Amino acid sequence: MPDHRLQEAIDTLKGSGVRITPQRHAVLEYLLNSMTHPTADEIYKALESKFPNMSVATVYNNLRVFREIGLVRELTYGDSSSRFDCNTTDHYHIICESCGKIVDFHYPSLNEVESLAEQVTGFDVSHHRMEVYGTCSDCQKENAH
Amino acid sequence: MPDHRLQEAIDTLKGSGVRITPQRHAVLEYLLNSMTHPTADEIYKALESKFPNMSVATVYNNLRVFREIGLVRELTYGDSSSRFDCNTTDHYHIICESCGKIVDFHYPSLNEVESLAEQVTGFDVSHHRMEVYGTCSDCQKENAH
DNA sequence: TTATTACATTAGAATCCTTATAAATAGTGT
DNA sequence: ACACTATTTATAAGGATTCTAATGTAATAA
Repeated sequence: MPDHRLQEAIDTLKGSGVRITPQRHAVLEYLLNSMTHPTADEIYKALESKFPNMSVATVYNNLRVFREIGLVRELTYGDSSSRFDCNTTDHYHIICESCGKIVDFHYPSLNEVESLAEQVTGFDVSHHRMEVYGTCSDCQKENAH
Repeated sequence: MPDHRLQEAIDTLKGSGVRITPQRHAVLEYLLNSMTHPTADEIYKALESKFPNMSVATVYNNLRVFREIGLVRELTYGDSSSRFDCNTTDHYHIICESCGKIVDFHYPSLNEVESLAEQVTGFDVSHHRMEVYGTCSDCQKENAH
């Protein structure tokens, strides 16, 4: 569906001297089409049928390349494995403590916080991170039983 | 120093039917006194001299108990291991991307964000988390060379 | 006190996620 | 098509955390 996003991403990669291999293309395409925030292993399993010989290291390698170029963000939540998000527009996440679901939500970026932190601490601020935790409506219903 | 906090925590544990063993007491005390946000391994190493036979599993077990009771919060930053924080006072963290230093800073709690997220997503919000990342003044000087 | 029970600790193995290695493979620009 | 070099692959290695089974210890009841 977002063919233009895929093409843009490929152009960005090429512009940085990154080769477009079939595996790389597939990982990128999967990430762009997925609304969830998949783990490396989920991506690996999803592409297993298409690339039976692909190594899990390839998935990690490509995710690292995408992250370094700025195409994806790596999210480290409480659970064991990292999740990858290719939605680079400014948004935050709310995470269900019961089922682990991650939902996007938008909020004006907290620039004030960054500038205040900079003044108070003397840091040179690069970015910030914020998440909200709670129980999603599905799990609220579950728990009601 | 915060003997009352330690005593309160112990009372909370006892109230939940958790036994106070020497190792458990030591882990709890260390966490309450530490201004940094130690990893399990840091706690393990810090208590090594006092408890030469303590297993690293004991540290993990106790941290899990404390977390389940709500005495500490587990924080996962980008790096490999979790950090543990006695989540009592409201404050945020700013983290140096160069040396890993974690500095506290205060900011009015982002209640608006929580309530907006609640409305938009239908979650029942329990808490949020925010950190600012950047380069501390020491590392800025280093880099200037 | 003694026996019983349930909870804790220990040491080490096991597991999971991620990265490193080295050889083979395959894009890309010319 | 060639040469150059990035990439993939399979596997090993690494680190963090959890599991297991045996042992130890605190609380409780008889």
